Amino acid sequence: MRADARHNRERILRAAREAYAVRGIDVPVTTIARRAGVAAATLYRHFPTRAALINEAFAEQFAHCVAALDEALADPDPWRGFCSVIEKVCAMQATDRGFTGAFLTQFPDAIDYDSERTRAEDGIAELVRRAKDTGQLREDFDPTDITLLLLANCGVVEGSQQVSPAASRRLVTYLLQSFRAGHAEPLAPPAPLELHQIHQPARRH
Amino acid sequence: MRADARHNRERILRAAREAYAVRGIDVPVTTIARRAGVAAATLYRHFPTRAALINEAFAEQFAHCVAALDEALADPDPWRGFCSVIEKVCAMQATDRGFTGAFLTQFPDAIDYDSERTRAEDGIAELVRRAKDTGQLREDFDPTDITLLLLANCGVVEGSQQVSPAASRRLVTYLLQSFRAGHAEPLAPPAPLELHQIHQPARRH
DNA sequence: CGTTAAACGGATGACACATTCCATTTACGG
DNA sequence: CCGTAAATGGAATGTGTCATCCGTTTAACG
Repeated sequence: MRADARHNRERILRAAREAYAVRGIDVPVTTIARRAGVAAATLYRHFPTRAALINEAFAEQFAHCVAALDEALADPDPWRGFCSVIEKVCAMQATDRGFTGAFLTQFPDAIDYDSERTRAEDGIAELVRRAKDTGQLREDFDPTDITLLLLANCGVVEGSQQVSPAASRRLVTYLLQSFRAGHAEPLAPPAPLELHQIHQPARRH
Repeated sequence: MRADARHNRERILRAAREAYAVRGIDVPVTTIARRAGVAAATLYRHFPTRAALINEAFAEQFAHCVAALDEALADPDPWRGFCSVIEKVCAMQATDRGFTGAFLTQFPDAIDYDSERTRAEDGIAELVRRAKDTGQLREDFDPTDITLLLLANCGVVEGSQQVSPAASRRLVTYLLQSFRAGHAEPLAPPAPLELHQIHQPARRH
């Protein structure tokens, strides 16, 4: 592979990550090409399709999420692990408008996402169980409340633009305090809110 | 005005409200016309522009919000008023995907929204102050946390589709429990999150 | 019944975007 | 240095979606 080609490939990926982070997943490929300082055709030489570009651009971040969960599971204090993974993932959402907010909702069928997802769901279920066992997480907490929180965070991130990180942190703090066991009337049973049924991009007509 | 014209006008408004409620503010006027059983041109005879239709369609709901706030202010128990107005508005968001989620964020300059908004903000500030005075609302609560909650609710509503109302209620319950005074470490000062700086529809290059 | 507002269906035109064609440039092995 | 294949850029191409309007037909109402 020629040196300039490899170089451009990197530039494109960097530009894509930046653009997606700031403006969300909807930025046109044309824009990304321009920001990368190359022509659209060049971008297409490296990534045959829009989706391919997106997949590559987010692969790294996705790995970070998985890692965060693994670390949480490795933490001897399940509550601390629980908080930490939530805080990390939400911070990622807040920092990168494209990630989760758009990726998980608009590309549920991208990549080999499915196998990763069930693994993630199992890990979360395990973490929740342990945190309840130590009495730190309220008994009426439901694993789908994580989805609830992610969606809520998503809304805050989309809406607050400039101050996303701070706003997101504040929301997460409020919610984690509410998740903490001990001080609150119990909740009604939750709505079934599975990750895979989130926001199928509104079908037209 | 001819009888059938008035009749169609009503049909159009009803169709618009339904469509916006279910699918959000983005439904094409063409679709609304079809659902109303009229041709697009007919719709344009009644509402000269897309925005005009939207304004009329949501006027009623907007009034409901204002009313909810007035009721809350009239309640002798400020905390109950506080909860009730939040619950009502969030339920409205959950029931009607178009309202707030799209209206407040995509049409910040529609109608005479500004005067209403400041009045609403003043009312909320007053309510918050009273609820703190009675010691029921935590001291480090900030009026902009209402915005935070609305955005969070917005995210949940957008994401959870079929089960929006239940999911929204659950989120609100969690957050209200967290807002309640007494049991939590204080929060860091909030990010400035004013209603009017929300989600200026992403400007295209 | 005639008049005329109202409604209809099918344009029209604008826009945004993914993707591709082909002439030109450029890296780099010899 | 030079030749060549790889890489690139600029301008198309094609598609889809919409808001909005035109000329004709329908039917309400006096």
